[in-house]
Amino acid sequence: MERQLLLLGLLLGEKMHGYQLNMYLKHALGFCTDLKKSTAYYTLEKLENDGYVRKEVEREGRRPERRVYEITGKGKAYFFDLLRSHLSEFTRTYYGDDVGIAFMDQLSTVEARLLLAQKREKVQSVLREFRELPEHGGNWRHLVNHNIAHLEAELNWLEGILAELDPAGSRGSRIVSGEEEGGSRHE
Amino acid sequence: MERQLLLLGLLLGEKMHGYQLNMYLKHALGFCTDLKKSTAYYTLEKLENDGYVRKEVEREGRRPERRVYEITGKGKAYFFDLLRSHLSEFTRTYYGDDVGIAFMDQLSTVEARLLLAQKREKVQSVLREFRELPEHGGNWRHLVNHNIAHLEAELNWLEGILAELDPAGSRGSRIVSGEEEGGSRHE
DNA sequence: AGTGATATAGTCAATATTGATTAATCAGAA
DNA sequence: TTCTGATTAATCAATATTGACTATATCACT
Repeated sequence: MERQLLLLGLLLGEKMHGYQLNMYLKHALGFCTDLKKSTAYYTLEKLENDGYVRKEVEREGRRPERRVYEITGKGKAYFFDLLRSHLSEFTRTYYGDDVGIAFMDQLSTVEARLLLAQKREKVQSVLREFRELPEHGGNWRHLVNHNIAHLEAELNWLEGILAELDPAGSRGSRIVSGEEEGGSRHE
Repeated sequence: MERQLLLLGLLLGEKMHGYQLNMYLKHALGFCTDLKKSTAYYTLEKLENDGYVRKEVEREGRRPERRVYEITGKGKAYFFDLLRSHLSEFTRTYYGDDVGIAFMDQLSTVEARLLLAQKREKVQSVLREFRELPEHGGNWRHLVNHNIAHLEAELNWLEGILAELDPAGSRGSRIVSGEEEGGSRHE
């Protein structure tokens, strides 16, 4: 459903052809959706069948034809329906990580620690990317903050587990919160 | 992939038939996966084709047959591969919510605030459920904490947006952190 | 003019996922 | 005893999703 919302939302601004939409998806919106090109075309076709968008076929030279999509009146109404329910509903996320954690005790504490430390590096690097994103105005900023918030939660949680798995467990259950992480490199 | 990990992990404990697996999925593991029954059967068949599990067909009385699945040696090796890569890799989550937020300014501030407040209620109620879960030992506890961590992050982020949208914006940008939320009910 | 790289635009077969359905058994009510 | 609804167990057709592919145009460089 959010694929539909996304596409309709983009078309609300201006009519676009498929490829153009895909550029948006890959670049501008790359970090808030994983909608792929083929799924986009599929979804657009569905939206067309339901009368939410209208398609005109153009052609420049002898290139493959372009399908220019435009949102209809019905489509706008539908967009607002979707938007409202999206803003008011909440569906929880299932974290794939959890499956790994669930079976973690099949490995030695040492190995688990090593693997999770690798995961932590990756979380940190994604977090860094988000933090280095230039300042944004408007809703954009909310999206970035949203992702940062969750990445920080993930990182903290991971630190917590790592602390528990720490072989030097005696060294007083260390509180996880700050950025103090000097040692423990591993390449 | 985590579907495979999950199923193999369950079979590592004991051999089970499809229906039994599904009971685990729905109840015990219901909160860390959204794997559906039909997907489970599909995945099991795939695992069988690849030689990771072995199937025996039983039958009690004249009921529909039971497929009892058992993990093979190859399957165990595969399980450990999957487990290791799952514990060390990190793939970021895309939050469907973001799409709604991205187009939030298509609505009036007042309406957006109302809708998001509804979302907040829902987040809170899920969070409450998780917090009320009985104490768990071992990895189970990590899963619960993981979910709680993300739900709290979600809630905080939402509170942040709501604070910004607050019509009484002048009333000093209020810091979001505690549980103080007395008024603002809306039914 | 030729060549490889990249951008443009969309297609398709294969795979994954789901919701609805079938089909048998059993416990208890009518 | 027969009917109803829950439980057990799996199937299937419909839908969604993806990665790999086709085909043309353009640009940079030799």
